[in-house]
Amino acid sequence: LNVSQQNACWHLYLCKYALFSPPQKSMRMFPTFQVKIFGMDPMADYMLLMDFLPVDDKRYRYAFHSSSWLVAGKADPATPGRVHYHPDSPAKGAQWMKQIVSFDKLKLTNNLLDDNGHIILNSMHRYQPRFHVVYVDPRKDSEKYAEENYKTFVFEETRFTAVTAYQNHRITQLKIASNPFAKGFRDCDPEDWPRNHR
Amino acid sequence: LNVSQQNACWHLYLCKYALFSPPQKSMRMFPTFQVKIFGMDPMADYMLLMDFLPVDDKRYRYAFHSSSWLVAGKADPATPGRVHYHPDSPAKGAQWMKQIVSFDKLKLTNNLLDDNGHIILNSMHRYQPRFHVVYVDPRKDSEKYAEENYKTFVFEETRFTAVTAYQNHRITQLKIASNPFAKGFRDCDPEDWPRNHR
DNA sequence: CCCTTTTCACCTAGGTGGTAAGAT
DNA sequence: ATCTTACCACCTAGGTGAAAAGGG
Repeated sequence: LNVSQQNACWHLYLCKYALFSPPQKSMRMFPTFQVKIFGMDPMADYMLLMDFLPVDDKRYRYAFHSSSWLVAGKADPATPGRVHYHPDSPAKGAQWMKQIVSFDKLKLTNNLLDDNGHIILNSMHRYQPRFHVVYVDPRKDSEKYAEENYKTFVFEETRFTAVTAYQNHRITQLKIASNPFAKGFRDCDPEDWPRNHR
Repeated sequence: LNVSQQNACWHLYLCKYALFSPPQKSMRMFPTFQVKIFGMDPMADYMLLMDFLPVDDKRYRYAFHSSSWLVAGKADPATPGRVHYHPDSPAKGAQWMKQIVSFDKLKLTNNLLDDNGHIILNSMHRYQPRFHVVYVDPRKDSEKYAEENYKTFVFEETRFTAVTAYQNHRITQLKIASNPFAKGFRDCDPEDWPRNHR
């Protein structure tokens, strides 16, 4: 079993990944976490899921003058460690491998009381997304094999800082340029973006 | 195994169940075919599907002055007999029985060249929707039991005439009043509709 | 002062019937 | 004359960042 992460632009982002109470009580991840999977048994069932680990025990703040993140103290109490199952789970290996798997329904929130099953994060903290593949073992005593039926993949380039508002104007512009839902804020052709924002 | 059809207003409809070429090459069924299912094995897998049979070998036309459908000759050549699988298929009996099953993704077209897998019908012809339940037999020689693993349910009240344009103003008004996507054509509160259109 | 929440206009994406033009 | 198609405004439903207001 092998997995490659498909989104090349992660390192550019300090993400507005968090937030809000009703009506907008959560946000999708953007860019979306996407993987290409190899080596599954085409006929077997698998569950695909993601979770998020704190990268460290720190809280951060953004230093505007130096355009960098600084440690601002100890982390806030950890949020509930929820898990997001890909909504197509369970599905056959053949189905998962057929095309890139996209976690575009995954939503993040900072609302500790969230009851929609969204991933809860602390703003101004750093997180490492993790991707898990669970083989659905048809044997009756499958609990015994839980360990070997479970594989975890970590792509360090997908680490990010959760925020409730963007701290860096270039990130804002990059999101506006690349997220179709933010098209209303574009002031030029997104094709030209890498050139005229260098 | 037992099934009840959940939509009470079928008999009122001569349906604009058909048509068009791109960009609008098909239409949903409205009202949606919905069923409540009883008596499945909660732990077994089932596929749910629908198809449409011609009610007779006739073509119809609408007589405006008498507000009724008249036979207008022999049926056109039959369209490809396609099938629509409920997109949640396969799923466990417990899942299907938990709530009303709604075929709201089913789409109809009159385009014989349709390559989206939509149901193809002849306009001005009458059809009988059918609902099928297929038990996914885990036995290796399951083909042998195909017959007994397959149940069909027919609700005669769901018969309709496919059209490309409504032939009756009261049908148009009823659709406008009851379909949320037609709200733009309402000229009064839909709650008042049964009263002020009697 | 720094961060969070609310509300908003503006998008994406797609399902309606009206209407006028097209086809037979 | 009758039916079909193309295009349209107008909805549903929901995802954006901006800006202003709120909170410690």
